[in-house]
Amino acid sequence: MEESAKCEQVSVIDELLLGKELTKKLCDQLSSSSSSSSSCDTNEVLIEKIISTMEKALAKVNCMANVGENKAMMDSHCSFTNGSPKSEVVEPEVEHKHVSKKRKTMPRRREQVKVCLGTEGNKEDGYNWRKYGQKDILGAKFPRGYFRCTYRNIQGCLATKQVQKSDEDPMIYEITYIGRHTCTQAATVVPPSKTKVRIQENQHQNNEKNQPQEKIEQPPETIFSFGPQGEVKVEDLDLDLDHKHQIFPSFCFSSPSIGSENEETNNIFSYSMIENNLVENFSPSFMSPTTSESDMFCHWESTGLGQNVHNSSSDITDIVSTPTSVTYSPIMDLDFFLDKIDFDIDFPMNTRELCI
DNA sequence: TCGATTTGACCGTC
DNA sequence: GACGGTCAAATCGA
Repeated sequence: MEESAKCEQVSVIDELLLGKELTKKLCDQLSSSSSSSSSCDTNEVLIEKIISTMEKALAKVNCMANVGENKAMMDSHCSFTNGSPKSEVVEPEVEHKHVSKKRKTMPRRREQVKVCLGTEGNKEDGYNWRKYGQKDILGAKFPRGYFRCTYRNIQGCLATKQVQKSDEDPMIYEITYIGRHTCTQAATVVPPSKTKVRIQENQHQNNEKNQPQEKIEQPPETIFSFGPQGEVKVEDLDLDLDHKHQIFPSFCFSSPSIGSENEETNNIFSYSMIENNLVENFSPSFMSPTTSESDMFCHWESTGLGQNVHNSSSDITDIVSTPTSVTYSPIMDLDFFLDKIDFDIDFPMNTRELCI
């Protein structure tokens, strides 16, 4: 078991190193022939390869995460009967003697992101969500929708999210994720690898009452519009220390060179990629808590093809300067991971509008 | 008929 | 007591 995990770990690193090589290659190509139209196809191919490589690596991490997570779940107080989880996954410190309407005081982690997307959200991030409530919030123009994982009852997945239309820009939804997916979706959801397309207003309205049963062959391409500086705001709003910074513990990308004058087009992100891979995989519950209280952002400007991945080693250093003391993880030793991979890649040109 | 959504009520936290 | 999160009965739609 440990041996295979090690093997997987090396495999993931190989994939990422390949990605790095390809990115460098692309980098060289861009700087040498930025105006050449013939190189555009090659660039796209390279980008596709890079994305593919990253996805493979992430998929492997995902797989390993699930193995680890399942183990963690088995080790914890979550009990199963006849192969299916109890309808209520009991937190170690919280005993539910009976089903109560009371708000659960489970430790929760929140990822608050601003998402410019076309739906309020049932499947736009690749997961199946079921709306279970809506509430008018004081001071907010629009009501907040409450969603939970469709597989909550079946698989005991406690992931929930809150979706609220932004007061400033009704096109923007502020989505707060609470908890992680423990259902099979977490393993099967594959981030889209194609170009992200900005969802327009009419589409938005069409999807306003997006039904979960709606058939979507591929998760709709969605776009992140991050915070004011383009950051994915990872906020531990009421998270206890044990769960702080389990989100993006050390896998951060930065794009400080990008201005924010055009936030909606600049700060876009492969939503599914974060949600399904980075967030899900790099925030395992069994990871030991980090010691840092400082903010950690994941800056990754992308149009979905991973363009504009501007990551200098100094950026990484700046962001990951706080100890990311992942002491042990069944997934991988992230310190080791970062030792092997140095993202000293500088794109010579702004490619953020590529292929939109 | 079944599953998803709506909505009023309940309850914990501040 | 106000507010926010959740529950569950009622309702809706396929």
